[in-house]
Amino acid sequence: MQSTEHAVVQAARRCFARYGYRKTAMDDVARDAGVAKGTVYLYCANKQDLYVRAVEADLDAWLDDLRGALDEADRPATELMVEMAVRDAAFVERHPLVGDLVTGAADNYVPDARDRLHELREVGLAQVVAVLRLGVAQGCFAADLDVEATAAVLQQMHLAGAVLHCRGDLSPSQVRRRQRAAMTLVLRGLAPQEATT
Amino acid sequence: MQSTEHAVVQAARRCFARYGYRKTAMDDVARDAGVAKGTVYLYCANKQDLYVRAVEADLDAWLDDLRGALDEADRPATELMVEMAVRDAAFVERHPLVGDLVTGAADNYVPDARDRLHELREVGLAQVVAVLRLGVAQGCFAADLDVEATAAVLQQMHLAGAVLHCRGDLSPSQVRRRQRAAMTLVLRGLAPQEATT
Amino acid sequence: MQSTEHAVVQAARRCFARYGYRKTAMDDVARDAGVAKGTVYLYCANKQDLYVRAVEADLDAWLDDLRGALDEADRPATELMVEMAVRDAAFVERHPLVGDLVTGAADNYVPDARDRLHELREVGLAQVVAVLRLGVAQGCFAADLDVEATAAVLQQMHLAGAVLHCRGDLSPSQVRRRQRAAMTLVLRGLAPQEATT
Amino acid sequence: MQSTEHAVVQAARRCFARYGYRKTAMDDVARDAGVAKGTVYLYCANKQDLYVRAVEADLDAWLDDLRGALDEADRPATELMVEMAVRDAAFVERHPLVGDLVTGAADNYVPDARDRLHELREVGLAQVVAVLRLGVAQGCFAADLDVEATAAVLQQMHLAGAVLHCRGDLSPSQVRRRQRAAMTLVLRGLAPQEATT
DNA sequence: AATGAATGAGAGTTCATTCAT
DNA sequence: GATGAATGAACTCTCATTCAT
Repeated sequence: MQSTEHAVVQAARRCFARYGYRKTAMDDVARDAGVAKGTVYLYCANKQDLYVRAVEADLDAWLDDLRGALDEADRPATELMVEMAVRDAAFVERHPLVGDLVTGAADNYVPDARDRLHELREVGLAQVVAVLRLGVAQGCFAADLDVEATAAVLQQMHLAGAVLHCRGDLSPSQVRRRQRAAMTLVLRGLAPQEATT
Repeated sequence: MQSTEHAVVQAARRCFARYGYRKTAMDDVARDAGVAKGTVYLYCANKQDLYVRAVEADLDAWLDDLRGALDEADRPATELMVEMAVRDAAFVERHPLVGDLVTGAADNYVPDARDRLHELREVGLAQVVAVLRLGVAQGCFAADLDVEATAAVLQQMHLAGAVLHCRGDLSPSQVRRRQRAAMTLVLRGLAPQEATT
Repeated sequence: MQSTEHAVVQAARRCFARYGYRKTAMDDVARDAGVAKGTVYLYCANKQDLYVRAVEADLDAWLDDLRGALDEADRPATELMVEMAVRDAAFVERHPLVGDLVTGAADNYVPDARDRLHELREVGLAQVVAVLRLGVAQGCFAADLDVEATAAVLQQMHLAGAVLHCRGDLSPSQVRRRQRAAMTLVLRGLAPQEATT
Repeated sequence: MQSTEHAVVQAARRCFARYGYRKTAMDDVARDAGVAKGTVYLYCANKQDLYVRAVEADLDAWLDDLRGALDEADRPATELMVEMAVRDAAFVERHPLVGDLVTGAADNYVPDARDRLHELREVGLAQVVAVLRLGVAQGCFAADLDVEATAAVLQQMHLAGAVLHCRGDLSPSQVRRRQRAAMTLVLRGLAPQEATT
């Protein structure tokens, strides 16, 4: 069955998420997938390759998660923004690989795949850009936004808090409080300015 | 002489900053410090401990860097905010350990020292809290700010861009563009709101 | 069809010749033969066995190559000697397995098949012995030759140069020069001695 | 003590000689040297490097062995030739690495060090060239010898038989018989020719 | 007869840590 | 205090062989 490949990649997603790149041994992945060590190498060229595959799978899942929520284009962008932030945070808590991708940590682990990771980042970013554009069109975001750059900043913010939470450093209530603070800051910051700057 | 200890910690700061935690070998530190490998272990219990020491030293340097700039309390908080952001970014580019501390990457490397790292983060955060409080008192920031939570969010934003820059993924001009976008967002977001939310 | 077996052995000859015993993977043989890995094991017990089969096939081809040239028994043995040397060298350059057999390298790879390899060597040696005997009968080689032992020595010499050439260490012109030196040495050494020694 | 390095190289010589390059595990060398696996790597960069070191040590020992015997320049070159052949054969029986060097097998194991091995071969060859030159000067070898090429051929012959013996294929008496045949062939072949070619 | 996914022992190499000097 | 040789567990990756289909 071709589901062994799926099992290996799933195991890789779990292990890399739990232990991080360096502390994950190929043995761990094999054990988690319920196969022998050699079997893992039937489905990846090496550890770096396996990591990239895991990140890709995580990113796909992330995009699926977002697409469902953002498709209804008639909702106000501010609402979408909030929803996206909440979903991003929730997703990254359970899929830290996406966090590693966005924060750039992944580049450290897999220097050979920088270009591929860069592409993946662009894919993830497109979602945020879309919402920003929508908001500008709807008039609920400032017209003079640098949408690409702002999108990158927002993505960082959405994910950073969740990553910290994963790391076990913050209590859930602190995380929520920060997310609220971030949302307030962002929505006010995005809003059209009446008078000066 | 007790300056050997200083040399070891300085070497650790340099090595961890350049190569990251995992790729830094104790050999590297010893060589950089100009001492034998065994000597390093006279001044630290193990690699994790040495890393924490290096982070502490970096944090001290950071605080020194900030204090000089923020002491003049009569300047408007918005100005201080910008200055702090610029300084933070510049500092982190040359001292990635502070970035690892704030983003939580350090927690991954040194799980046993989580509490100590948490303390250090609090110390770093106090600076931002102070500026926010000042801005609220001056009336140039919104009165209803959750200062602690917002400070944490801002710190993340300041550092994230610089960290990415270090990772080599972004061109300097892209980094600057993002930083501008972030500053615009933040200053607008912090400003007192006239009417709505 | 039984030609699958033939295809496997042919593939083995090519692979072992190109990469050597150790660097040849059973995968390589299977791919070269255009069959699945498991199929290879239908026609050999294991890698060592396959290697012996390949050597046997190479030896057969070698004997065929020689027989055509040496059958005309009325030519002088010195001429046959030269022709044999030239043919041996040319053959081994393209079929290194024969070289491995004669130099004994094969014994290292396949310790379990020593006896079989020894038999194969004897078969190859018979050709040289025949030419030496003919030369003695014709009076163009010394009558006191130890034909068996001398044949072995000559075979080594014929092949050694070619093997080295395959290894890529020597330029073709150097190889030819050595072969000329060897032939001169041998023909003088085989000639009947007029007086002493 | 610096004799650990010596112990490691000695162990490498023994192991590579006994098991060959591929079948020798770094573990074997460590065990034979009575040190831990990691210790071996203090004295060599990797397995290939260790092999070259072992070959160099064997070659040094070989040259020492020869120098003692060949220094007395007033002996006839034919005598020296015989002595050298006997010594070479005896030496290679106990030090197969020299055999691997001369036959070119070593080049296969350590493709990265081809140039170094080529140098080593030249060093070994110089001995034979010297004896041939002496013989030509003394008039007991033919004046028209291509000394360099002939030296290479002779070296091959000296060692080939011994290598085969090591491989366990030949009985000692057969080896001696072949060596006698080779010597006869060589001495007759080297002798000045009265009349024809 | 033929397949090829799966296996798992074993290889080379690294590096944090120790300890006799 | 300072040294650096020695350690050995841990890691990534290979490949001959098997067996259910």
